[in-house]
Formats: sequence, C-alpha cells, structure tokens
Amino acid sequence: MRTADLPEVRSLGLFESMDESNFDALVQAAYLQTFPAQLDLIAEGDPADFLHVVIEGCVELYARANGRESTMGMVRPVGTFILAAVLKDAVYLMSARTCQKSKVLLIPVEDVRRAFRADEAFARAIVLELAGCYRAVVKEHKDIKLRTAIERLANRLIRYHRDQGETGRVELPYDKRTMASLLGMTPENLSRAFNTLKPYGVDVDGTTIRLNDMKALNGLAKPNHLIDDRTT
Amino acid sequence: MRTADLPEVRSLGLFESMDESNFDALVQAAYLQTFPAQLDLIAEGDPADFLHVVIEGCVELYARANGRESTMGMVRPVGTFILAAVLKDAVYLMSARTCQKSKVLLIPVEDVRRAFRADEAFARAIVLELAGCYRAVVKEHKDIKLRTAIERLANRLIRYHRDQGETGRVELPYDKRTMASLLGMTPENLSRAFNTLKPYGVDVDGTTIRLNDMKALNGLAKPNHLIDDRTT
DNA sequence: CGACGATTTGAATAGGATCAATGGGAGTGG
DNA sequence: CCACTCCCATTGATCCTATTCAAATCGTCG
Repeated sequence: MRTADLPEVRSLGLFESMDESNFDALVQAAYLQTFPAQLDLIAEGDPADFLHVVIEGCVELYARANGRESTMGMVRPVGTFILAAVLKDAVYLMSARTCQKSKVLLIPVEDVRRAFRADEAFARAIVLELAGCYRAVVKEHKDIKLRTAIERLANRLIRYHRDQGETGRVELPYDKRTMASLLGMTPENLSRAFNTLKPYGVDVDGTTIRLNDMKALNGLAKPNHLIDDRTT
Repeated sequence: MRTADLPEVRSLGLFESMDESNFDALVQAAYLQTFPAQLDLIAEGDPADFLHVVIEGCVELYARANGRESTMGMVRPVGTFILAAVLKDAVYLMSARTCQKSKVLLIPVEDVRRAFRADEAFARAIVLELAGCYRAVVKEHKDIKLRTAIERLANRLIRYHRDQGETGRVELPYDKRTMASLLGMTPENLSRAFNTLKPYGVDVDGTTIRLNDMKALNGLAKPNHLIDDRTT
C-alpha cells in the first residue's frame, strides 16, 4: 500500500484503536486497489482469500441460483464484506462487483486472523462490525418476509429521505433495476409500485423522487425501527 | 447454576477452550433454567439482558410487523441466540419462544462482555458462533429471494432427509404451520406445495414424509450447497 | 442521426394469499 | 368408553399480487 493512503485507512473505525505495530504489520500485507465500475471482485463458492474493505465507491453483493440472480446488499464506505467467510475460513456465500469506480482495501485472510489474535482492540472492532452485518441481514430478511413489495419500497424511500436530510426530495442511490432486485421484485413491478405510490405524494422523475405527502406515505409504510434503522 | 450441570455446560464448544477461572466466573453469574413449551423468552425491541444458550429442547425465533408474524429461525442444542444484540448492547431484533420444554442457559450481558475481554479462546469461539449465525441468515435470505415456495420446500425436505440419515423417510421436526412460516408461506400453500411434489415421489402422512424418487426431487429442487448446507 | 440499454406500459399468466368450509386427531370431561 | 371440543390441516373458490412476455418510449452516448 502507498504510504500516502495510510492515514486515511488508519482512521477507519476498524483500525483506529489498533496497536501501532499490529496496524503496521496488517497494512504492510494489504493492497489498496482502485477498480473500475462493473468489475467482479469475488464469486460465490470461492474460498475466502482477502477481507475486503470498501474505502471509496460502492460494491454490490449478489447471489445466483437456478438461473436467477438477486442483489443481496450494497456496501458503501467504510464497510467490509465477506468478513464471516474470512473468519470461518469458508467459501464466499455471495458474489461482489463494483457499481462505481471504487477503492477497496484487500487484506489477506491469514493477516486478518493474526491481527485478530494479536490485537484485542482489533478483535473487538471486528466483532462489532460482524454483529452489525448480522443485524443488517436480519433486518433485510424481516423486510422481505413481513412486508409487501409496495411497503418495502415506501419504507426504503422514507429511509433514503431521512439519510439525505429530509428535504422532500430523494435521489435514488442506484439505478432502478438494481433497486428492484434489492427490494426483491422485478423492474416492471418496481415501476408499477411507484405508480401505486403516486396517490401518496410520490412523484418520480428519473432517479429523483419527490415526496409531497409524508403523512400519507408514513401511514402506508408504517416504518419500524427494528427493520428500517441502520444504526442500531 | 447447580453444580451438577457444570460439566455439561463446560463441554459446549463455546466454553470448552476457556480458561478455568474465567469459566467459573461466567458460570457463577449464569442461570440454567427449564421452561415449558410455548413460553415467550424475549420480545423484539427489548434491550439485551442475557445471552441465551439452548441446552435442550428447541426455541423459535420470530418477528412481527404490520400485524403479520413470521418464523425467522429455529435454535436447537447447542445454539445461541441474540448474540449480536448482546455484543452490540442493542435491542433484540427478534422474539423467541420455546416450542418444547427446553433447558436454556442465561448469561448476563455484562458477564459475557467481561469474559469476551478477558478470555481470548472465548472471544474466538464467540466470533465463530456469530459468523455461523450470520451465514445461516444469509442462506435463509438467498433461499427466499432466489427460489419459489415449492423449491424451498423440496430443498428443505432433502436437507432434513440428509440430516436424518437418508432412510427414504423424513420426519418433519415442527408442525406444519411452523414449517410454513419458516419457509415463508401460508399453511394452505404448504399443503398445496406438498400436493405439487407428489409426482416427484413425495408422500405425506401426517408429519412423516416418504421420499420415493430422490432423482426426480433433486432434479426439481436443484440443491445448492451455498444455500442448503448448514455446516460451512 | 442512429444504436443501444434502461424504463415504462400493456396484456396475459402464474403464483400465492385470503376466505370459507370440511375433515381429522388429541385431549378433556362426563 | 364415548361424546364433545378445539385446533390443526386440507380443500375449494376467489381475489390479489407479482412475473412474464411483448412492445413502445425515453435518454444517453458515439
């Protein structure tokens, strides 16, 4: 890794409380690489080789079976992926590809495990990160098992709206086909779901959505902090 | 906890490599309790108070939203639940209730965290357990996003068949309404799914299922070890 | 301008949910 | 031991949701 990138990486939650020498050892073995958009980083079924940390850009996690494909989640800075596979020394359950030009830190598995053993602060950070990933998937799973497609879309819009500062306008962070897959529906169905939400003050203009009647939208969506909050 | 139960608990994967004194401290604070069937142990939204370890019996994890309810998973010996909430000091995302008379070890959160800090072997066991839970949910999520209801049922039957020794007969471990919820469908739909599988050699007699044509069933189900294997 | 991909719309279909009614044990109490 | 009840499971009919296939539209980029 280039020395110039060190401070940036050092300040990440995962590393900031690490011992200096352990951090140096970890970083010496790691690669900080920039990838173009739409590049496959890992494939499900492959044995875990590197822990991946997204520093810039965005990475899509997806999975395939029976000729179908589905987006499982999106990883933005500063998030890790395939942490569980690395810790268990198992194969990846999901594939990953960049959706934009992205900077990713790659740490060889053996170095992650060594640092985990040697550095208590790192171990604790890893555990919190993993626990956060676990809870994120549980929330996704609840979302899809307990809500209809329209409720999922409505809640997602409310969530993005909150993330973006409650301005009455939401910018979709991904293209609509990705949004559809993430929400567990087809692109056609997403388009129709937007139409269904029109009476609730949802106006679509490309990737910009205007929310003109939050009361009505909230009434339909019934947001639930045990599903929609990302932080807890 | 009664002294008589100590060796049993000590031999659990989670505790067996712990330091003697740390184990003693942990166990001294813990409760080993036996609960009757259908008893609620925790409710989603409550702050994490105890790590739960199922020693005997079976515990159902479920969640509610919008008046709907869904079974999220089943925990059998020796499994933990709500580990992530305990580690993050957050509220539970799921509720839990016994489905049979069950023996559960309850460890106060502060003692779990103390042991985690003090005992490296325990920390590693916790991380592996948590990583296993994470991967289990990811598999559930793939199952539901990538498969139809009938494929989910077929694969579940194949899995139980393998677990039970490939005798050509499968005993459903839960009643059908629970199976249905676990598989993300209504009881009516499960019943119809069984009928749909009849041409594939699936014969239902109460909770006993005979699988008479594994080749056909496998052809329909297309099992995938990245979804259906529990161990990896 | 032209081509390509993404999105939208329409029509038909399939998959699953809901509602209602029936059948079938397991357990209870007489 | 039997009748009764209750809950679970099944079945039928219908409705609703979502997928599929097809075609049209829109935008963007060469």
